Amino acid sequence: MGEAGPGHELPLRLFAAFRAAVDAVHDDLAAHGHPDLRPMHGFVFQAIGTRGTTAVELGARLGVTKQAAGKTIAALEQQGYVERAPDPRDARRKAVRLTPRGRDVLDRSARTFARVRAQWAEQIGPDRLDALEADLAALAPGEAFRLDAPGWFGPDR
Amino acid sequence: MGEAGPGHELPLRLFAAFRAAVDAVHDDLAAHGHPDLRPMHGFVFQAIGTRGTTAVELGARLGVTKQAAGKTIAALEQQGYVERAPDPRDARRKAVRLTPRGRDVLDRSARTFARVRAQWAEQIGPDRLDALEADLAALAPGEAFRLDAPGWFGPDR
DNA sequence: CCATGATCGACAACCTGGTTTACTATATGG
DNA sequence: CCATATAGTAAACCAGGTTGTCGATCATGG
Repeated sequence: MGEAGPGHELPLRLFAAFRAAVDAVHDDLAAHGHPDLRPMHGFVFQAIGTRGTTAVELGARLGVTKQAAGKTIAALEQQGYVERAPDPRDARRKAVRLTPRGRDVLDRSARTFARVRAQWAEQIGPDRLDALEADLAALAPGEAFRLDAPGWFGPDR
Repeated sequence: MGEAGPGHELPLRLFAAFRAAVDAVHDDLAAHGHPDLRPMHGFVFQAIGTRGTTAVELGARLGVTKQAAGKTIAALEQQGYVERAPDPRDARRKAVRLTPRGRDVLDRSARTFARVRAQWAEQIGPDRLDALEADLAALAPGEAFRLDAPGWFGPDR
């Protein structure tokens, strides 16, 4: 018990599991018409969501400046994942919404994450998986929907 | 039970816990003479280790090209974290070793990770924490010491 | 009703950490 | 002894961040 081993093993295992799930998603995406998406883009698509957003709001969600968010939006628009339309109620704003192609990414991601979860439940048992999730929630409370990984990683702050 | 919620919640919780541990380490480092280190550098220092390395080997461990590893080494040398010496047995090689300042980063990181682990054990109980670690090892087997996060994140492959 | 200030999106210049391509110097094996 | 492989370096480029600036458009208090 408590065979702690080197202290960094647990964090690395947390990261490895996260990464395994994300890799499963991107393997599926690459095999179905979205070969150029990187792990980082997962956060971006989640942050845009089915309801759409704006550059400022996206920047806040991703933890980056609005300029960086604007560049990301322009790139995704170029690739046909999002479209921009003027906001009729505020001429300064431009609404950013997922195209059908963009929504396909979100749908596929959700399905693959669910598939991974089911597979994990098979491997360690649903009860253990629920316990794992509950314990994680206790250790990093409330932070479930923080999507600001792009700003967290990366050189600047 | 098994209230799965949206499928991406579990991966995000894994990442949030990983991030909480890494943030604790970098808060401590920033407070003790290493304010400019980013989360990414943690992987670099682990990959160099107390035994030293070379540019090619470091690149392999981090999952980047030897050129990128060389740039990273040059930057860390500039900041006094590593030093380079010619390898007497192979004039092509340059041995890269941590300076005392670099070893301080490794030592502090290990201590803080251990402290975080102890705190987590208090919060959910040592038995639950051991179970969590064992389950994670089952879900992402063998991948405990993969340090190639820099290459995994980031634009190119 | 309008002047002032806040907000949204864009542009430019720059930084960091990647990549590819190309090169030199040194080992190594047939 | 030479052909090939390997270690490190360098140049040009790219992606995704940053700051600073700006024009256009709200929103508000006098």
